[in-house]
Amino acid sequence: MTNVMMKHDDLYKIIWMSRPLMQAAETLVEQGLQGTGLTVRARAVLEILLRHGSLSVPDIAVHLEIKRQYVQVMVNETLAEGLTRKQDNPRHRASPLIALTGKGEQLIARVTERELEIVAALGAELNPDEVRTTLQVTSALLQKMKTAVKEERE
Amino acid sequence: MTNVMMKHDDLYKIIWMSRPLMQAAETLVEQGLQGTGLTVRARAVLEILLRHGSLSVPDIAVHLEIKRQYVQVMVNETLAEGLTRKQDNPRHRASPLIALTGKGEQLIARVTERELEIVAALGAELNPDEVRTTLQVTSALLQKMKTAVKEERE
DNA sequence: GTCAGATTGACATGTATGATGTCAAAATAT
DNA sequence: ATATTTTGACATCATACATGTCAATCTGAC
Repeated sequence: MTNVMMKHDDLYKIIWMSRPLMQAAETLVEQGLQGTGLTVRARAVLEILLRHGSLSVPDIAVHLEIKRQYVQVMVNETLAEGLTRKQDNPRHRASPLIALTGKGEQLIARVTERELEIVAALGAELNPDEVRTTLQVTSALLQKMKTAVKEERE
Repeated sequence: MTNVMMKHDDLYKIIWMSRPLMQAAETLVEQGLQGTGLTVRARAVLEILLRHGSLSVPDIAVHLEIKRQYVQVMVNETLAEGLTRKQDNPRHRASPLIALTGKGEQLIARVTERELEIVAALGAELNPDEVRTTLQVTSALLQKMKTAVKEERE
């Protein structure tokens, strides 16, 4: 078998591994959320706000790549629990910025810290250079797949 | 920043990339299925049968890691369309083996061949050694995550 | 400034992919 | 032989979104 054929086979396996990988990851996240009262979707909102600062609902939807209508539901949950609050939006008076409250910020900071610890444990035996290579390859692959999807749609 | 911290950060990114990766992959698969009349779930059943030969419904469920009740629905679809047929199961008379028909085998062979072509195009610029490394790292990561999930449950 | 078109929150409804529960028939284990 | 398990079949539920619509508000071109 040629090297090139093996590469395609490897790529095929990598692609089909993305689903079990994601499922395992999300199950781990769920377990990490036990006791925090957070849902996975609330966690997603808080993390975006932690990383990017205050954003409007449509902005969050762009980051999460899901529809604003669904983000609205998620955000309303976090507002109800006092994890976020509305701020005036200078760019659009009817669309407030959603900001983390102190409570929300502490919570999401604790959660992501804990997740990083778990990741550290998972990666204990992995070679840093190989991990770096993996990140580069999967990033490139994702880019190419997104482009391919767009092209087919035209 | 130390090498080790960078590794954890890379790993974290890889893990969170699994969802967009999977979504892009599944969108591509859907596009490849256009015109075949196949649904994504019917395709999954046919592919398992192509790779592992005739299997009972519960066997397929083990491979797909979903509940047998749902697999039953998927299999019934493929039976109705003449893509699979029931065979006597020597190990369990009430649970027939599901086998590909000629029609089903041709169809799934064509579909997977086409998918491999798309993968080949995607991977054109990727280094085979790096792809190999990526497969090894993601496989190891998946293993570790599954183990971690099990351990937390105990 | 005004008016057409876009953006937004809110709400209702639809859909895909499963999980879960239950039952009766059949098979298997003891 | 009988207790236990497996299986197909069917019904119900849950989650994670997408889609459609409306009224309010905003923006941009004139």
